[in-house]
Amino acid sequence: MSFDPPVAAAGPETKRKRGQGVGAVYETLKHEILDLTLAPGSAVDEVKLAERFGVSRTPIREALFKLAGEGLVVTLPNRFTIVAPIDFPNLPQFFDALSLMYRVTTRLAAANRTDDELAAIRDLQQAYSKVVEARDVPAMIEVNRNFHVEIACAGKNRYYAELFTRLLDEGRRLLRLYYSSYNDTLPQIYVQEHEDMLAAIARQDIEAADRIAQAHADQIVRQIRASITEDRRLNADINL
Amino acid sequence: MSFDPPVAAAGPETKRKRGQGVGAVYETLKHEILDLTLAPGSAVDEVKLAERFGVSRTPIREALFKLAGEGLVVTLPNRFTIVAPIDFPNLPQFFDALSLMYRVTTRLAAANRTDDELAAIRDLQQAYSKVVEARDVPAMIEVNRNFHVEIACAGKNRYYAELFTRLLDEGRRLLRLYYSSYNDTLPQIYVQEHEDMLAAIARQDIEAADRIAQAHADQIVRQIRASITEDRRLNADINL
DNA sequence: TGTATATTCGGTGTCGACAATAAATATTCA
DNA sequence: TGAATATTTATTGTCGACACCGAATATACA
Repeated sequence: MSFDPPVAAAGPETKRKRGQGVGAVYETLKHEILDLTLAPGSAVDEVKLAERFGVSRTPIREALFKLAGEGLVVTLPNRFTIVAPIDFPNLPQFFDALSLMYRVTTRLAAANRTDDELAAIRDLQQAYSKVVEARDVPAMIEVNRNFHVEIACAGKNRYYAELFTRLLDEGRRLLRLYYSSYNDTLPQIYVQEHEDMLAAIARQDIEAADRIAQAHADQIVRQIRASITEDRRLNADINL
Repeated sequence: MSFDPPVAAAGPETKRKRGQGVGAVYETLKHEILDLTLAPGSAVDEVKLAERFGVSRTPIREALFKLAGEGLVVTLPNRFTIVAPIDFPNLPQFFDALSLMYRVTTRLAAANRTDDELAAIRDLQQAYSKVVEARDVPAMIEVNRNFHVEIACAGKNRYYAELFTRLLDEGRRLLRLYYSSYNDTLPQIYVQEHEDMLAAIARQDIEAADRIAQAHADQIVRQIRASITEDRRLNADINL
């Protein structure tokens, strides 16, 4: 899988080649949206973005069109473009689709992986284990996502891989929102589940891969659910 | 579901309101691509389209961006935009995803449909049965697609509905390509399968809906496969 | 003072023009 | 004549300007 291109953070002073404009704007905005650097629901001003990136409005618009196609921004005709709000009423559907894609992609990876792909997945699993040790929450969220995207790619079905990537990215925003404080036990469970998943893919055990993926999905859905509904009345008391 | 807007065929002479430009271009091009009016792989010239629609290149480009996001056109940077070719090597993956989406959306429809949605599905089924009687192949392909999209909408999961719609549209191109001559038995089978599907959704029988959807998917995959690999050596003889 | 209408204003949608790019073609030189 | 290089050509990527839209504000009227 392709990681974040270094060109992404190019400022207005940097000269860009033809055709790099849209790409850079697109990548940068995408990251900032998934990072929550750009708050869900916040307005996106074409003119300001144009100034910021040192380009005219045309490439900005095209980048926004692309983002709109992926559902990362929403365009209100003749009015605004806003960062896609997090759609809480749709969360059950989101969880349903996410779980199914976990299962299908992991199954297919077990069936179709090459040795090279297996190695790439293993590398990401090791990276994940490292950032868990380092208690680096943002990195955990990102590497976890990349781990599963890599598995989806090894499954070699681009329809599933695309949908799954979209869902994982949306999940990234949810986790960022709610999983800001480190929790001791959960990441360890994930590391173990990833190990099991990797092992099942390695020995091409499709049914085991399916079971583990299902369990992993359940675990993650439980986490997001718990995070969202977490009791935070301690803070409310202080503010009274 | 929204059907084709009548604005789609607006020519250069028609005055369009602000904001209608991109929409009209997008819809028209989308239909022509799925119709095979625009051949897969054929080049798309921004200037010619601009002249044809009586707008400047800007709205054309934005429509093309949107189409590219859906995979209906492919942009070669600095060079061409072409109508997305039909990806034959990916056909097995396509069939796999299509079958899964048939099952999932039909299951969900059985679980979540309202009475209004059921009525809408029934209407489309009747329409399908009519065009089968009339032996109108293009209409069959289109109404069939709308029937399943309606079911997907009744399932109320936009992730599945979106992917399924994309897959059905891609399937529409395949069927157009290969199913030009009317076959007597196949459409009758589909009508029956649709009836069964409708009945299962009506009585909210999830497992039956799943079974029927799976069988229906298998039937369609068989048809496309057979159409593609059909023996046409009769023509080859004549041309020798 | 409260409601209906006019005006301003921030921001988008579209346009025509120009610059950059890569393929196609012409030119040079052995 | 043939390969390497320069030139042309067709088409895209980007720009700055202007018209248009809808909300917010100001104004008029009862």
